[in-house]
Amino acid sequence: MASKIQYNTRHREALIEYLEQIPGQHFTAADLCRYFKEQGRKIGTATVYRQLERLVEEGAVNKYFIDENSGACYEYINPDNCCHHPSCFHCKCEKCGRLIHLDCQEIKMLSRHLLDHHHFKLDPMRTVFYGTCQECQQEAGTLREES
Amino acid sequence: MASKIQYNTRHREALIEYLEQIPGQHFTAADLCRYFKEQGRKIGTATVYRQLERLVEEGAVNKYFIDENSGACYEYINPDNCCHHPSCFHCKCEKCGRLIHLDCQEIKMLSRHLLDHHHFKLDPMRTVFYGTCQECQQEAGTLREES
DNA sequence: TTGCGTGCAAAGGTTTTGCATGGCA
DNA sequence: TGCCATGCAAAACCTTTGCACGCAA
Repeated sequence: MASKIQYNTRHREALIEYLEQIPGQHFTAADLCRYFKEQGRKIGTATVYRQLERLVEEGAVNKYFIDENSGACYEYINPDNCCHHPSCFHCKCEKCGRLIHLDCQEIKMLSRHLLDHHHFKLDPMRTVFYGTCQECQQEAGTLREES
Repeated sequence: MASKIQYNTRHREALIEYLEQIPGQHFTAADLCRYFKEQGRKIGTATVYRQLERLVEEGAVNKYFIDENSGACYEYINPDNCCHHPSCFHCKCEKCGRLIHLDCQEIKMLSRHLLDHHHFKLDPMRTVFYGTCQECQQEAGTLREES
């Protein structure tokens, strides 16, 4: 699989160190660049993308396409907290953009069903359930429109 | 809402006529441009995007973000056949990239569970299930690696 | 005749790539 | 010392926008 030996550079460590502070939060590549620039530690755009790609491959970071106009969205997965077991999955609110973590056996039932009946092996880590969160449902119920 | 009076132009009709031939298939804006160019009927890129946007608003077309590198993915919804009911959803194989349509009641159970227990209103149209398709599972089982 | 639709080109944004240099192991 | 990682800039790509003209109603 991974035949290439990979190094741990300072940038990489700084990146991971920061990501560990914001588990579950979603961010774009541009966000990271901006953050490190503000911290006085400029990391090149290409480097950020390359490290993110690597982290996604390693499974430490998830990659989503949520906001159509602001590119890919990433999220660090806290290994102590979440997402290393198959009953964890993510819901993304289309209205407010909130990312909701759920830990629920129901997903395993769906997973099993997909495998048994449709021969599709679900990857709950990568899958994002889109929909509307509770608060946005309520808002939509009361106020019809905003602007 | 739609205060603007909208016209039915020849391009628009040609577009819809073509889309009606490929219900459930997914395509990109570039695909459409290419198709019409090959047919000797060139439609400008901007026009394709503008019409697609309109069709999405009208609910005749769904818009997805599946392939990270090839932009948004659209799909015409055959009102007689598929995808206007909540038991249709999509699976995307992470290995081969195949997009699989499923029409199955199981998704409704999950949908109901999410709403009842987690107050999250699932949007099956927008949600894409990532995982591994049958063939790619078999390949992974026999040959360990390819390259 | 009115005003939306279109084409073209340019601009906007995100992501990738090439290449010389820097840094890890 | 061998390779991988980085930075920079350029390129590639998708998508949107401005403007003059065409065309539907």
